[in-house]
Parts: sequence; structure tokens; C-alpha cells
Amino acid sequence: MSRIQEVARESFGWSRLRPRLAEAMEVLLDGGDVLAVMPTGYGKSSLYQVTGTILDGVTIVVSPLISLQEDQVRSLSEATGVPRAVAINSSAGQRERERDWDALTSGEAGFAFLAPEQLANPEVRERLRGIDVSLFAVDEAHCVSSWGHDFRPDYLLLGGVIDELGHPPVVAMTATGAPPVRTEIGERLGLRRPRLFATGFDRPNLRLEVVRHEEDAAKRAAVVAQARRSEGAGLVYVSTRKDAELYAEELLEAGIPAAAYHAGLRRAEREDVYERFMDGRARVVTATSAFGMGIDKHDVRSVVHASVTDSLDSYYQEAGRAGRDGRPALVTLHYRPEDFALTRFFSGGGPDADELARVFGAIALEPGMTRVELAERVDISVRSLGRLLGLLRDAGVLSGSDDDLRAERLDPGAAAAKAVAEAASRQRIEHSRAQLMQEYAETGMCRRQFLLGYFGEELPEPCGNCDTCSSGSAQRWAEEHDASREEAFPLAARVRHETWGPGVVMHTDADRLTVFFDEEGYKVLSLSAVTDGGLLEVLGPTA
DNA sequence: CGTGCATACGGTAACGTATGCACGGTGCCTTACT
Repeated sequence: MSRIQEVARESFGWSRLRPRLAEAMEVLLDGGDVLAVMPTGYGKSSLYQVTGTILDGVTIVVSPLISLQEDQVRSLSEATGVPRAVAINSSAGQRERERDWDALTSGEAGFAFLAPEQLANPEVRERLRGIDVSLFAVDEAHCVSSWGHDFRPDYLLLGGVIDELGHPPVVAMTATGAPPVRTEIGERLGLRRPRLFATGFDRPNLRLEVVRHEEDAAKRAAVVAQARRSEGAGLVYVSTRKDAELYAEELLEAGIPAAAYHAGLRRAEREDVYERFMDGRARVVTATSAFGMGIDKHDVRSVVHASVTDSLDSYYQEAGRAGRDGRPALVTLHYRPEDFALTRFFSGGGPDADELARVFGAIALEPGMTRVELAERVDISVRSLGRLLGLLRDAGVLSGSDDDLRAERLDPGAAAAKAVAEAASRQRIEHSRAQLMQEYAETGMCRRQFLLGYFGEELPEPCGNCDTCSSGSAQRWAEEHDASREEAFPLAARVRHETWGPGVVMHTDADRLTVFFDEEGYKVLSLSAVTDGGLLEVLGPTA
């Protein structure tokens, strides 16, 4: 413990670490795994920075964005008496990359930042085997759950990489994550009895508001009006690139220094917008979800959503960029029920059963092909192959690492059918997350009570700082739903439903019970119906 | 699934309405060309 405080103080200049951080570091130094769910600004990064400095050997840090990796390397280089940090990614030339690998092998460098795509590369993994890895950190670990399934399937390979390295202590860090997301991170990474460090989610200085609209024009006008009259730095989150541009134009015309941000901009433009937002030249940024990770501006006074997001996890992450300085800030969701069409589209259609069967058949016939060879053989892109392989793995018909795939003894058609069922279940889960977003938007209860409940925290009284509290709706809701608390379904209890199968109790308030079912996702049940009908059976507490 | 744009339609001129169709987010990486 004294060594932890000493390194924190002398290398990083922190006079005193938060007790929870120091405790988590002790777990890591003892060889244990840690799942840290802590807000931005809490000092999550110190977990791998301090621990990695104390441990001999190399700390691997998985980081999703190259720009983030650069920030992280810079941050370590400013500390004193800390091993050198390198980022291994496509922005470096051949020669520089060789030098970095040499530094890692010789022990001169002690931190390596990589995106999961790097770790999917067999050559990179071969090199890692020649290095003494003493700590494995996964930053922004919610990406495992939100991106692993389709967008960046290599996130699902991290568990295998950790195994290959002999399972050094692993720390997974994220600022957001409802309990099912945490569970998934732990399972996907193969964490061993991870110690969970979850700090409070409540941000009392954020005023929460929701406005429902019927007409698109009315919604647009309301969003613009609010962004115009907001004070200080503001963010407007939209769901398409085109809308980001449109809103920015409209605000500019109204004399508001605004700028659009989305992934369609060139890198230099993106950096420019970011810098202008940071120093205040662009007071309002209208952005897609691309604007987010790595952004650390403390005085954002408002976050306006011009549409719903795919889940409350995403919503609270984006809205939570307001008021990090602790001073009052306003977060407002403007939505139309039609907005959900887009989130449904983004969650994707079902996979092609024929492609799945071809992939499976090709592996059964000739194991040991690389991904590129396999993609050529079955004539699909390497990218969609990654997604199909993930599905086949999850369906339990494929095993082994990527360079050594093994197919179960099964008819390709049957294997494909299992994978299709797996995808359908995943889609139901996605859909249920959007459903809970809608429940939040339409609830009469205190918004904060609802939101915190979603993240597994209880707020005993209505908060007094949201629109339903101000309108009196939250109070009425609390009175109407003043059922004596039913303790038959305690928090985190493992349950089984007649039709939805096994699940875990996420939340109870008054007469409602929220359960996350393994294969269906969230369901909000009426407590009395469940109790009277005997539909839900308690299997026991979760481990 | 919803939106927005282009084209077709009807009935004889211009223009509202109907139908069809493409498009919609997030980032690594690599390799061939300017």
C-alpha cells in the first residue's frame, strides 16, 4: 500500500489517491482481476498507470481510438520515473514500429497501447509472446459489449488474447455500464472472479428534462430554440451526419458560434472543431455519437438530444458530458416515437443463413485457414466474416482461436440455424434496451429515480431536479405507486420466467419489477401480476 | 422503419398527389494509386 501511495505521489504528483482506487490497485498487485466502473475524471487511468509502474514487465493497454492512445502516451510521458509508453498502430511507419517493439522486448518501454484490431493480428500476438506482460488493461471496456457484436468484432477476441498471455492481472475500465453490460464485459474478457469497483452514478447538478413532439418540424424548432438560448458551452446530439450539418447551419444563421462534428469529416477538420469547442470559439457543437470518448471539457452547460439513442447507457454517457465541474447544467431529450425507427435500423437485420452455412462448412472441411483465406474461400468481406464468426462462436458451434478454428460435428445448415437464433436473441436484447429508453422518456416518475434504477442504484426520494419533479408528476406517481415493497424478488436475484427463461432482477420500484433475461433482454413486469400468476420463480441469489 | 428526393400521373396547363427507391453511425486496418 505504501508503495502505491509513493508512486502516485512521486511519479504522478497525486498527494492522495482515492481509497477505492488504491484498493483496486492492491487487488491487481495481488494478481486479481478488476472491473472498474467509474466516472470520467475520477482517475480510472491511474489504475494501470500506477500498477504498471510498480510491476516489472510490460502493461498492455487496449484503447479504442488512435487519438486516445496518443493522449494516453502523452500523459504517461509527463510523469517522472515511469517506464516509456508506446502506441502500436497504423499511424507509425515500419521503422518506428520496429523500434517500439525492440523497446518493449528489451524492457526499455513498459506500456504498450493497442486497438483490438492489432491484437487480432497473428504477427502481433507472436511478438507479444516474446514479452513479459505483467498487466492487461482494457480502457473504455463498454466497447466490448457495444461494438464487439458487429462494428468492431475484434473486441470479442480479447478474452482469447488474455488467455494466450497466461492471464496476467486484468483491469477493465469504463465510465458507464448498467449491470448487464458489466456482466457481459466480465464474461467476454474471461475475467476470473473480478472485483467490481462501481462508484455512484448520480450527478445531482444535472437537471433532467424530456420533451415529446408529434411533428418533426416542431421538434427541430424546439431543439434550435433551446440551443440558442442556452448559455455557455453546449452539445447537440443528433442521429445522422446530415442533421449535424443542418443544425450547425441553422445555429450559425442565428448568430450562434456553432460547428458540426461527425465521422464524415476529415481528421484535420475534426481536430479543428474539437479545439474550437475546447477554447470556446465554437460555443455549440452539433454532433453524432462520434463526438465523445476522450473529450474532457468541464464547463459544458447543456447537452440537448435531438433524438433518442439506442440505450440509456449511451444516453447517460452523452448527457453526462454536461456539468463535470459540478455546477448546474441542463440535459434535455427531445424525441418523437418515430425516432426509434432509426435505432432499430442501426441495430441491424438478421444475418444471412446461407453465408453462415458456407463459412461453417468451409471451416469443417478445411480447418486452420486464416481469416483472409476463409473470406476469399466463401466470397465475403473480411469484415462481415468477423461478425459471422462471432455469431457461430456464441452459438457454440465453433471454438478455438482465430488461427485455429474448429467446427463442431454438425450439418452446416443446422449450425447456421443456431447462429441465426443467437442473432435473433441478440436483436431482442437490443430492442429491449431501446424499449427502456422509451420508458424513460414516457415515465411519469422522477427521471433520476428511473435512470439510477437502471444503473442499479436506488434513490429513495424524488430528486427535485427534473421535469417530472417540477410538474408534480413525480410526487403523484410516488403516491399512486406506494405499494408496500415486495421483497419476494430481491435485487440481483436469479429468476426464471415461464416463457422468457432465466434472468436477473435489475430493479424494483413500488409495483414494477425490471428483469434482464439472458436471451430476451429487459422486461418490465407488473409485480402483482407476477406474484398472482406465479410466472416468475426465484432460483437464488447471483454469485 | 421513416425521410427525402426523383419521377410518373392525370388530363391537356400547371401543379398537387402517388409511387418507387436509396439512405441512414460508431474506427480500426491495408493496399493501391495520385
